[in-house]
Amino acid sequence: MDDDTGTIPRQADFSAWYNEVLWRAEIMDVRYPVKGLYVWFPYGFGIRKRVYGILRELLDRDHEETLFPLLIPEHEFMKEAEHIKGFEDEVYWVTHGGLSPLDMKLALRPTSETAIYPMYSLWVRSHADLPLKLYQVVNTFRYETKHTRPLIRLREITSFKEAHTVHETWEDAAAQVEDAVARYREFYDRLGIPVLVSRRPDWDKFPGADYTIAVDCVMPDGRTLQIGTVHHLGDHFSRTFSISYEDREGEQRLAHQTCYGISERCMAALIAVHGDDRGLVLPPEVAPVQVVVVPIIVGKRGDEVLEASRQLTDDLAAAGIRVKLDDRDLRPGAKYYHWELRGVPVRLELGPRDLDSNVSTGVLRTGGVKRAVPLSEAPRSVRELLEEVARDLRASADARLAGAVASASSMNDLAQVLERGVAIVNWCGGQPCADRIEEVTGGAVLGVEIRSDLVTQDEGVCIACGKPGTTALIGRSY
RNA sequence: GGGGUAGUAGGGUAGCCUGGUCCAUCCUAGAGCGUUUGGGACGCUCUGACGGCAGUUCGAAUCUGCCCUACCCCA
Repeated sequence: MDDDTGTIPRQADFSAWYNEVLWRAEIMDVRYPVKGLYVWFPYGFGIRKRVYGILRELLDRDHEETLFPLLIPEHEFMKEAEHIKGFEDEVYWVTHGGLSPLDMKLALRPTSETAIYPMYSLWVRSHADLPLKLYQVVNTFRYETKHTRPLIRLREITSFKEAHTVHETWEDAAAQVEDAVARYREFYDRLGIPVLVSRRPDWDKFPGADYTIAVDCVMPDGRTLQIGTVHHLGDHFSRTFSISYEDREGEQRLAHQTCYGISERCMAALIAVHGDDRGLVLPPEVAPVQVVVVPIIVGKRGDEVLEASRQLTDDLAAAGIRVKLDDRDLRPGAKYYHWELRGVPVRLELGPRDLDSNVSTGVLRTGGVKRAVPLSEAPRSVRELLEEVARDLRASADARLAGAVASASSMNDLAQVLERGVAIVNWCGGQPCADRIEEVTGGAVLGVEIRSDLVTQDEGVCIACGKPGTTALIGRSY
């Protein structure tokens, strides 16, 4: 498991790089003997824990966390026609209890609407109960037949954060959608991951939704990854599940709902967007180890160096910094590669030469010149270095996204742009044109009403049919 | 959905076509001892595998069938 030597594939060979980094940086073990199910290594889980900590923190402002069952009875699951159609091919069913067939089949939730809403029907009685804003972080199951990929296309999504809200009016729900989008932006901002937000075309919206706003990021190979969705459910589900409230006039009214979710794809984005040819690069806020101290033990002064390294480590730990002393019996170079692969933001080297000038040599995972960190005020100095890493990493991610987005005015242009990123085009909004775009260029319409500094919304002729159109985002997606 | 390639120790590979000479081999890892340490150290000793199930055969990593798993290409 601790296979450290040798180089990893260049990030330009994204698929090979991704698989190798997941394994070598101890994010996931993909050897579990069932297709599409993977095991979290403790190190990967430590990152996950902190990433979801941020998400919880953002939602806990005005949501409450809850937990619903994994199993959904068939009759509830089958209530909403559109919803069923969207999921029927990918649901796992529990059909037996021991050897006896069950009278009522139970679905392993592919998502939890039909588990939650029957209870919402009981809980929501009056306008005073609204808005209701709950979320849960659970595992969900989908029988994926296509190519599964760790963190990206799974049969068990182990980390689905889903929120489900109930409101009085359609407009209230629409406002909640905007609020959720803002929250997700904030989340990805904290991770230094620049995103593109857009409204999905109708044929691509959540089954049973009025509309879907999606958050995408761009992977190093130029393909997009959907890393968050927000759905306005209108009254589709409240009608089906009888979620109604008594308004101020004493009338029974159907509630309006939203739901929105982020899965462990956010981890794939984190790894892919910031990673480089040496492996992971982690934002300090989510790095399980923020600083590694590497003693440079030479000759007779070994004990002295080790003692100073321990002191430095203790000082940083006392200041609340997640620090690790690497006193293994290895060459320093081997340790550098080890921790670089794992994305540790700051490395502090401490050898006899440093000791003589009462400093430690600081190296940032994002590059740049080495820094002298005074031992007497190491915590303050290291905090600054950590902030610098966070800034660097965000700036280079922003620059990479900017480089990946370009507009296209002809099908030829479009095909070229799609080879290395995403394209901005004008599109009439018709599905036949979207189909033609996909057929000719391999890119799909991701969405319209794009919210990004990189994109200005305007009018123009549809790239496919020449009729009036508006700005749309085209990409090849995972 | 269609096609292709592959699965051999913790990781990476050779062997397979042409069954026996292979309790296989090398790199790496893990355990132990010693020497080492400013960008992937070295020596010695030890540990450890032929994806699963069935079949063919005196004999299977090797041939046959099914299954599982992984990766790549196309839709």
